[in-house]
Amino acid sequence: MSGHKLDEIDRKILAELQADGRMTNVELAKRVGISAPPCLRRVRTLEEVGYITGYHAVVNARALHFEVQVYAMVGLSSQAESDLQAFETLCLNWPLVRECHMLNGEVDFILKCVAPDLSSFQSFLTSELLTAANVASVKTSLVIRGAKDLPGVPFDVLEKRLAKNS
Amino acid sequence: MSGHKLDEIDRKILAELQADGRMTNVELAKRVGISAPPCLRRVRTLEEVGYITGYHAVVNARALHFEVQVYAMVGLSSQAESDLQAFETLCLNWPLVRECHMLNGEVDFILKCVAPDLSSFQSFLTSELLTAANVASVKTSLVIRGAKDLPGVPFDVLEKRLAKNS
DNA sequence: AGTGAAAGTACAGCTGA
DNA sequence: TCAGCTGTACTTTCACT
Repeated sequence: MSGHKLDEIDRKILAELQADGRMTNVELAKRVGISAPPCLRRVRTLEEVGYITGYHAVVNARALHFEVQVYAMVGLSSQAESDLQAFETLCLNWPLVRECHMLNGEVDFILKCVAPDLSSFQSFLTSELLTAANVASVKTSLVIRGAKDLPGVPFDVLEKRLAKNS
Repeated sequence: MSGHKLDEIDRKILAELQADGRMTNVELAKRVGISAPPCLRRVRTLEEVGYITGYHAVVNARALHFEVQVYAMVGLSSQAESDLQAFETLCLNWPLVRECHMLNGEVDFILKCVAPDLSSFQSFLTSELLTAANVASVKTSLVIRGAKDLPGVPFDVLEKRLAKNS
């Protein structure tokens, strides 16, 4: 993957599939300006080499009665590597935790959680997260509303940078 | 959408497409145990009615030289609704800001940002975010590493709840 | 079930080191 | 000349009625 160089068409493919991951290959080929077979080969290569790591439908959490989204800031007692990994493993096994990122600064981890309602989140918080080994502090913030939620990277920024450096 | 009831097959479809959004319709139909034509009708309906709001390829940000991920906690001076909306509009126009959620508690917004490197994030921070109208405080945390990053909702939790309530 | 379109394959031609 | 990519032609599979 490190040895693989992207050209402008590859970047267009990535941008298009990031915007619409279920686009047909012929539509994609038309948009990026090549014919379908080479376009499909490029997509396969981008997948194999790791530029594309998956495709997901975005499902409406509210409609499925997951009404609550919470960010949890977690501080640990020990920041030894083995203890960090132990906490990450816990997170992987908690289905309500959708994202877990290790941070610098005062807080060690930020978790993005979903739950059907406040009470089921509270029971997760008190009986799972707060009682987990090595957890020193948890600060939670409810999401009131979402204003923006885009996946991945801004390709317009990428293209501008490439234009400058050429 | 409120009037639409999901059955078990619909939920399976959502779970499968959340896991692999580029699956062909025949593969999807096989997995959920029905034939292809009704499966496709169900998918179209789920899209139209708003259970599925989009499909995205997951692109590898690191490989595209977006090396830096940052969470920014933003406090505003005024929480009047018009001022909240003004800030949300700003966020929509900042390409480096990928997510913007309004929170309860001491902090007003959490932003998830990406950038090619630390210096370009710093220049965004100092010349855009910190100087924006109504912004009172910004606390940033660099993502050291990601441990978990799943989209959407945990369907196993959903199914367990439905089993209980029946 | 059946039609029309898309995915995927094989092969030959073009282009640049 | 050779590697790599492209497009045309063709078969198989899928989408859609």
